[in-house]
Amino acid sequence: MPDKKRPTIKTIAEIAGLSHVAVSKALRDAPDISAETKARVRLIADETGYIANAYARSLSTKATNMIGMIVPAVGENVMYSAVFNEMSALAAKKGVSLLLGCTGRSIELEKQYCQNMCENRIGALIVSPSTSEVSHFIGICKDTVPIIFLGGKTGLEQRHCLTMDYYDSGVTAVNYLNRLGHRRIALFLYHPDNNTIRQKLNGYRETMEKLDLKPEVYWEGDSSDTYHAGETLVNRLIRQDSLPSAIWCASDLMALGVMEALRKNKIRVPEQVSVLGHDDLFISAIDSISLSTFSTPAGAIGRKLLEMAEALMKDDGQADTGGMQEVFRSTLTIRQSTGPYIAPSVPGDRSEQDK
Amino acid sequence: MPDKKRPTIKTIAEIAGLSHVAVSKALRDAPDISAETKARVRLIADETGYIANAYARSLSTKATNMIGMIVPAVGENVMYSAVFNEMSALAAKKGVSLLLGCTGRSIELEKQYCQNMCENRIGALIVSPSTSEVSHFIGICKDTVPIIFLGGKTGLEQRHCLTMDYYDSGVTAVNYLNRLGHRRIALFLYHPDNNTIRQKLNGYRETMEKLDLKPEVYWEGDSSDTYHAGETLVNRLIRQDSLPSAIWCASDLMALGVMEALRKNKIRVPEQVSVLGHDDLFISAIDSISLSTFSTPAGAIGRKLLEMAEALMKDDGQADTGGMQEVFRSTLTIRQSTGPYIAPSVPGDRSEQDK
DNA sequence: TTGAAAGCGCTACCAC
DNA sequence: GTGGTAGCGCTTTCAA
Repeated sequence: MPDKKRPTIKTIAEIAGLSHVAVSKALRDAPDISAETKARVRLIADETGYIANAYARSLSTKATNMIGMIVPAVGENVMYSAVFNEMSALAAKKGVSLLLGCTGRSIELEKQYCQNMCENRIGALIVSPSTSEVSHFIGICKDTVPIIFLGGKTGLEQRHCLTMDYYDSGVTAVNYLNRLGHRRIALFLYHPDNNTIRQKLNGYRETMEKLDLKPEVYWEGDSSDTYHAGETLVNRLIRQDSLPSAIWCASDLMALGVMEALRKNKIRVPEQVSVLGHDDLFISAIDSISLSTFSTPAGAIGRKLLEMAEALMKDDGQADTGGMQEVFRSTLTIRQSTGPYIAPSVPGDRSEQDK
Repeated sequence: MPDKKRPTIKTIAEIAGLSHVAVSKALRDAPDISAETKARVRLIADETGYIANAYARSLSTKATNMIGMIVPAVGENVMYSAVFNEMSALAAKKGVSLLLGCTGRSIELEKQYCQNMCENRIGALIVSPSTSEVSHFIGICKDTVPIIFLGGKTGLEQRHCLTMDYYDSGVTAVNYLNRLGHRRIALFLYHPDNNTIRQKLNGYRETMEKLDLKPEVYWEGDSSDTYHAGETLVNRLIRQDSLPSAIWCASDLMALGVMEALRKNKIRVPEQVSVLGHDDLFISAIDSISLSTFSTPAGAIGRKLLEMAEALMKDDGQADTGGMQEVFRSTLTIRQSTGPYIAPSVPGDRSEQDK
């Protein structure tokens, strides 16, 4: 209980010889208070170290300036960090505070956070659920706290949501590699076979077929160790002497495994095999790796999320015209791991135009 | 304003035919309410979707269940994420909510967050300041909100703090490498020459001297691109034909640059040169990198921070016996990039005991 | 231009 | 066991 000796508007009122109401008005710059009174009040407020009590204010106005966010985790290899960084700064400037909770994919914690945040009267909740089962969130928030669902576990069936279009990544990946002259373009995937993976697969497959190319899809390992999965697949294909000229990996980590396996086998990237990733880990940008990949527009997502949350907070759930749904696409980031197709055993063709 | 139609204790009281006071007590499991009344009240609360209003409660009790945390950023390559993940889950279970703010090292934002959080009556503030200038935090929090300073910008001059002992890292690094038989152990540093770097340097230098070894310290580049700094230093030392047998780098990224440069020069790690890092990036654990390094005990730090914050919240700033100060050490994580010293040009000595 | 009264949802205190 | 009263710090409404 640190609220030990904070001055209140009454403290200020007493010093200024005014009523607490006048002080309240003065501090909020109400039009019906004289300039000099305002100045005097503000001076005293500064001197006494007055800080408004948001609880009392919210109780009275029924407004809130808090937004909750629940995600599996922030940290390495997870895009929520970048999204949060962006939201945080923007929100602060508007006087909005962000409550953040990391669940580690525990449903129990999801409930707990949701409950705690609702008790703190958040104006909106942004949640990236662990599973597609989200009834506990809805049950707690009822129709008093609007929820924005984030990420691939849920889709457009949720009233307010922001999702990624990985189908588009598939289309873009194939078209890009094909434009470089590649015809054997493989797709490396890992389990589990979820929404996200499925979208990439569909985008890839349909585009390959549209281009009259034969899809080559390889599954290996699971999400806990995609690096090894990538290595394993490359080694297997080398043994079978059927290495494609381009490989698109569902994750950067998998692509790193692929590049490492190729390197160990003295196969040059991108001259002999082009490698394309997905996620844009910070390590991927390092010179000696320089992995072409798909980047998530985290900044834009953060800005949009905040915008949606603010709209819903103000909206009172009334004027709300049928839900807010946003779909973002990853953008292709071209580095040194992809290059034009160079037919094998055609010596002299060393035009290394890594366009 | 989403607080549209939340039931309050009065709503429940009306339905139950009780006073709102009785309901309040029943929900808090007060001893002077009959079991059946409690059951009935709780049932109605569930049915109506009652959720307590933390604002009203705090206003009345003057207690708070919110902790604020201000850090430069969460995300890849930053330890705050792991610390926050840990704190978040623990706090949730105790009904404590965490406000998080990322400053991007902007002083303006630091002030803004601090102000917003104090308005929200946090019980304690944990802050990792951008610079050693922290008077704005103290000015806003006064002596009503206890502050725990985190990280290397501030030291034990702050009443409550949690810092890292990088001097110890230096001692451990040198002793470890020396025990492997290395005598030429170099230290690679980058600018700026701050607290953190200085601690590593001192620990390194003093231990080297204690062992009668000659310190070899190389500075290069700055914190924005330590990877290249590492590459540059290796290439320079190779040109000068004075590569040491062991290199300790102030960051993992720098060590990755070192390893890459060594690889390009066909110098084997760890047989010819042992490389030791600092930070334990997630990429460092990958098989093909397998960098020996120092890991930050993020989980333990998170737990301790929460414990400190809770103690300070309850403490009312009274019983407070002279500040809480904690110092953590990084732990040595041994992987494949370090090995016993092998004297050069002694053929046949291929005993690759990567102990 | 200023202020008195009422109330936001909850809890503490004391009387019944 | 139960409930009335008062008050937390602030805003809103309306009267002065």
